[in-house]
Amino acid sequence: MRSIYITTPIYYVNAKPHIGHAYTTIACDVCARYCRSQHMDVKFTSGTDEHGKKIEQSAQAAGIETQLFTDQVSQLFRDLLPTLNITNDDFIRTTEPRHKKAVEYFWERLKEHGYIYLGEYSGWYDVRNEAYFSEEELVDGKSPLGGDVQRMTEPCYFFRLSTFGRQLTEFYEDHPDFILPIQRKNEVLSFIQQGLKDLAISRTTFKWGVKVPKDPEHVVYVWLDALVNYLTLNGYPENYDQNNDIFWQNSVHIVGKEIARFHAVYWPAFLMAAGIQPPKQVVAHGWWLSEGEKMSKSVGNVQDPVKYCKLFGSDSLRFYLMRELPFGADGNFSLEGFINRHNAFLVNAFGNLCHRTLSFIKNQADGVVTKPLSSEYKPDDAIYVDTVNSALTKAKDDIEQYSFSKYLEKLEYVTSISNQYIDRQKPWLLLKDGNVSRMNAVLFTLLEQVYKLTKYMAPVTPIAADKILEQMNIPHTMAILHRERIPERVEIKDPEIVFEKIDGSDLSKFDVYTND
RNA sequence: GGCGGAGUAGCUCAGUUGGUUAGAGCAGCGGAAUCAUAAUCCGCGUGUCGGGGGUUCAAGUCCCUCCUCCGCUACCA
Repeated sequence: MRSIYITTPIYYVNAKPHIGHAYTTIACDVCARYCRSQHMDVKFTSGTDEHGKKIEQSAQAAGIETQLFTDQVSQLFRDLLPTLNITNDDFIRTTEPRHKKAVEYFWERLKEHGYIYLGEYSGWYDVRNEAYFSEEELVDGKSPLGGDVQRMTEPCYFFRLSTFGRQLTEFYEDHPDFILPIQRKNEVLSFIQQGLKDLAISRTTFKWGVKVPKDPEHVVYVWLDALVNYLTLNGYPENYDQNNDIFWQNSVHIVGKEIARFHAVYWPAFLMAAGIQPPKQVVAHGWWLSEGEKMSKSVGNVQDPVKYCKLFGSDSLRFYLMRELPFGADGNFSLEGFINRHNAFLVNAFGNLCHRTLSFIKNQADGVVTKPLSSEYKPDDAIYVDTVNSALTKAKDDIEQYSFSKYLEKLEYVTSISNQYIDRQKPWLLLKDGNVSRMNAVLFTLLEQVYKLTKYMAPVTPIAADKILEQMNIPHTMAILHRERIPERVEIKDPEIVFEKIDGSDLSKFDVYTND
């Protein structure tokens, strides 16, 4: 059995979840559900990243104890998962003991292998804003934030990243699909070609983090801390043997493009230093704009995924996010576009196709279709079936390359040609002419294609797909993608509408923005 | 500044190694049909393919140049 380990990034708890978080998480869930339907052994995880100076400051600003602050925000991310109908197997917080232990152990392996040394970090320190800046960032001798700066030097542990340029470059050559899409790979390669410098991996200017083993004045750099979560989730370090970790050998990190570098450069280097193989793949997606502009709290255009789920259902949000964003590129999230896609495809095309098919069988064929004799088939049936199969095969290629939008385009095409098939065959005329056996052949052919289509929709719109498969009354054990035939006799249940039309004539009546 | 990506119908985008009248979806207009959530099906696009120049029998597709937008260019994540 093939295995796969799918991870969301662990989300930083200094702000509420927004559409971007929902997108990444849903993309992972769609992959997980698809892989399970392919009979793969899937491990799928998410979590929160809770250390660092920003969190310490945010907690102070909120006037509460840091741990309590992270508890509260982490819970928001945890609560988002059932709202989005996410099927993760585990949820990790970097403040958990199991994780701290993993980070400490990981650190000691890097040290033991000679990749950590104590040095000095020096830079221009803006005292008022408590931040370091490089020479190039200074503006007229002051920090970009306007504060006076002074030269400061502090002790700091470094990771010998500079020694990994060649290894990393070779790794990318040997694993051409390590980072997707290709444009991110180019960025990563050019980053390395500029020459890698050693990386400061400890801090002494704040306390909220994992303490460096044997030197508690230092806390571990948050990225080193955070990235190790992917190992913690697999039981690292106790009795850990990567050769027996089938999930790690097939690990896929799905991340936003802004953190591609951490996952594609630092993380493989850390792992190589620790004697562990890099993950199998890093998939970096683009960003969402909100109504054409960058999402920003101050602009007040941050859209709330929870509100979308409550108003329109998680299936619709999942569909819109997966369909609208071209793989790797940025996309625009708009309420109007959301309603358009919902109505045009989920209601009018797909929902109606399912409903008209089932209703016809229920009302005009006593709710039963049976496998027809081969003499009842006509050439048009085979053309239709072949076209469906060909499109679905292409769709599989798309989703296996994480091109969710193209995947759904193929399913939209299958929906369209199914509606066309009905209109060509006109089963209502066959009934009128008393040609019941030919009508049964048409309905059987149609039902089988709609059944397949619904199963392919299931990773994206699981609630609706379950309802439709239930209405088809086809045993659930057959609801897997590789089984593409329906039983020889199907007696359907009462059809019900699964997607309701949204009245988009007055957008102002929908409250979809984050309030605070 | 350096490296990379993008600029094609109202909107979102496809357009392989240059080759017939530049395509799809959505929106819009007209018609048909009536099994279905007035859903569906059919028909309808005179687009300076960012500007200019060049190579070629032939360029959205190659070369040069210019314009615009975006990403990356390490110690906030």
